[in-house]
Amino acid sequence: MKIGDLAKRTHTRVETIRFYEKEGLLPAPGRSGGNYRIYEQAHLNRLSFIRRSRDLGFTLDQVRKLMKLADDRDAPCAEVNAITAANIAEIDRKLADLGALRAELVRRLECCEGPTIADCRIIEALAPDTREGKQRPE
Amino acid sequence: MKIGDLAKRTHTRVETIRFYEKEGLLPAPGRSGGNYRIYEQAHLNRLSFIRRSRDLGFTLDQVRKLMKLADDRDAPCAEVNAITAANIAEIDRKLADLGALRAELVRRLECCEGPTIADCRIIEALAPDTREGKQRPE
DNA sequence: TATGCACCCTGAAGCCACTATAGGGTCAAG
DNA sequence: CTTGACCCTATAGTGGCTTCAGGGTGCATA
Repeated sequence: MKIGDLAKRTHTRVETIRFYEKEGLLPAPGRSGGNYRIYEQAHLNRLSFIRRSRDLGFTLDQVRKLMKLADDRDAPCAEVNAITAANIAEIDRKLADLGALRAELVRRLECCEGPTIADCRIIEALAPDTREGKQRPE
Repeated sequence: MKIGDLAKRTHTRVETIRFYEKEGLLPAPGRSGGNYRIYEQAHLNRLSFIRRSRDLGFTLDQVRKLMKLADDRDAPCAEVNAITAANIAEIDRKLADLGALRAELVRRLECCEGPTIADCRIIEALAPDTREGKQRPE
C-alpha cells in the first residue's frame, strides 16, 4: 500500500503520516524500487489507533503512552484509565471556561445600545476604566 | 513606568509585552538613558484592552480590529458585534465538540472491566477492528 | 571600590500538531 | 515522449506566546 492509499483509508493527510513517522509514532515502512513508502496492514492498524486517540483529544504524548500500554496486554489497565481521566478533567476545565466566556460575550452583545462605537457596550467592557483625555500613546 | 511594573499591573509577562510590541499591538514606548522601555498611562490602557480581549477569547487579529474600531468613536458598532458573534459561534462549536468528546471518554471509562490491558475497553475502542472481525466501522 | 543582585536588553529557538511550500523524482497511460 | 498523478526530502510557517543565550544597567551593600 502506498502512502496515498493509507492516507485515504485513515482519513489522514499524506504529510501528517510522514510527520508521524518522523515523530516515531508510526514505524518507518519498507520502500519500493522508486523509494516509495510501502505500508502493510500493521501500519494501517497503528495509524488507525493514533487517529482515533487524537479524535478523542489525546495529545501525541498520551498516544505514545497508550500505544506502549496497548502493546502489552498484561499491563495494568489503571494507567490507561488515569490518562483518560486526566483527559476528562481537562475537558471539564475547558467546558467551564468556554461556558463562562460565552455568557460574558452574549451579555455584552445584548447590552449593546447605540449604532456607533461611542455607545458600544462591548468596547466599553474592554476599555480600561479611565477614559479621559490622553487616549492614544505616541 | 518600566516594563516590569507594567507587567505586574496588567498581570502580563514581560516577554509577552515585548512580543505585543513586536507584533505592532502595543506602540513602542520611549527609552531611558540605559535603553529601558519607559511606559505611560496610555500604554497601560492599551495593554489592559488587549488582555481583556484575549481573556474573552478574541484572537490577536480580532484584537487588532477591535482596537482600531475602539479608536474611532463614530465607527459603526455593527462590526464589533459581528466579531463578537463570530467568537460566540466558535465557542459554541468548541462546546459541542468537547461535550461529545467527554461523553465518549466517560462511556469508555465506565465500561472498563478487567485489571489488565487485555480487558481494557478504552484500548479496545482505540484499536483497529482486525483482532476478531469488524467491531465498529467509522 | 568591588560585588552582588534584580532588573533590563536583543535575537533566536522552542512549544504543539500539524500544514504548506519549493524543488525535485517515479510511473503508467495516451 | 509527454502528460499528469503521485511520490520524495527538506524547510518554513501557523498562533500565541515561552525560553534561552549572552549580555547591559542601576542600586545597595561590604
